[in-house]
Amino acid sequence: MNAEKIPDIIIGRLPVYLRALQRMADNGIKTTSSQELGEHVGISAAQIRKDISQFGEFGKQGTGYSIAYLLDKLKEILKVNRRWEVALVGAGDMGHALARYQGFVNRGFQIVMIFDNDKGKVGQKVDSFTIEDSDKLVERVKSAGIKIAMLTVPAPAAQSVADKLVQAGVKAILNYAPISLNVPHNVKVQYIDPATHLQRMTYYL
Amino acid sequence: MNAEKIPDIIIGRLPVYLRALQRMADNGIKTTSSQELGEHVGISAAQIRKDISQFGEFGKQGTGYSIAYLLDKLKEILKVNRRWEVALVGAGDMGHALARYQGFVNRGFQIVMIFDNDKGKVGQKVDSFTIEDSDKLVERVKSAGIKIAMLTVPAPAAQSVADKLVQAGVKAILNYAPISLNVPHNVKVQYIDPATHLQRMTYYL
DNA sequence: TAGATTGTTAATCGATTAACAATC
DNA sequence: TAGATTGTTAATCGATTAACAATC
Repeated sequence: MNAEKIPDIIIGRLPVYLRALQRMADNGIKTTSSQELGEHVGISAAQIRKDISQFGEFGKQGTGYSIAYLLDKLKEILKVNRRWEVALVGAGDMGHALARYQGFVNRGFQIVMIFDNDKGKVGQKVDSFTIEDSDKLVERVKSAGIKIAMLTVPAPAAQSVADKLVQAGVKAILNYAPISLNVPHNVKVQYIDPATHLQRMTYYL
Repeated sequence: MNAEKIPDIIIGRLPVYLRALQRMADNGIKTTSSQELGEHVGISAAQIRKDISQFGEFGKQGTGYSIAYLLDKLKEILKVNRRWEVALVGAGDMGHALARYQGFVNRGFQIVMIFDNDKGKVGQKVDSFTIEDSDKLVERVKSAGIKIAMLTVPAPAAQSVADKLVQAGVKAILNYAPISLNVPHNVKVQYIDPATHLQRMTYYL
């Protein structure tokens, strides 16, 4: 592993490589090349080689990359060769959909708590989870040592919930609320806002 | 409007500006500066001025930007000063959540059709929509002239649905399936994969 | 061995920032 | 007028691509 700082734009591509490689592995493929992987994910072979080589020499001249080995290495680099516990805040439609989503567990994540500030929802079940009161969020998240949260509350509530998550020690927030969050710079935020994503494409129509 | 090609990375920031400006407008604010807007969205003032100036001179020295005017211009540039009809494919949990999502209409989008390939779901209602058979997708989407689709089917089905959407004339796909899609280069794809977004942050934990 | 493909260097290309004249 | 802030230029910084020696 290289000690120099890796650009965030490279880190952002690794999960895409990981996903494609996992798919190949599931299909029984053992080996791939930067060329082939590049065609799958729409990125140049040169860039893929350059990205991967930031972290070590994982390939072999002439034959390419062992998929199983590269998967292991990428999971290790991204720290997803373990199970991260995740708190979900906001038990609306989107929160319910995420709580039931089957795709997290084999990619390194598990939702373990769900919060909502609606007293009418508190105590209700979502799958196997009981919705907890947002008033308990800081205490519960902090004592469980949870570092990752998903935010599916309405926009007007998002900043104050984010503040509580930060206070509870959360360092990574996946934000579904359509608003830019203000957090300390040692806390990462990723934004998922379908309307924003759509608006990014209409320009070209 | 400038005739030169605008970099996609700039286009990608415009919806973020738009969202922040709309929020300011909703709060009754009339005017802002590149400095202030930058603090809201976490982007430097210089970059915001440069981005906006690609499309015209929308500000005033000394006073900044009229929010209402800049909103109008950004909506016009992004072509969201109208209502785009959207087809949704995949009536699972995520599809249901999107079908009920209130945030599309005032940002330029309206879901008008929902498809699923499960004959058991076809004919059922989601809100005011009746789920239609995926077999009818190409015909229905094409004849309605729909250019935008959201994809919430399982990963193994995503590529073949994308192919049908392309065949039906769709030019923009918001893909929730955790897989890279292969489409002609005149078709845009945006990816929303929560696990990928989370994995992009765990590196820093 | 011959063919294929990596890892890396240097060149190119593109994006961001700093600075400031113009001007409201 | 004095202060503030734009739009734009030039400088800097960073990312991507092309090319190829090394080597499996």
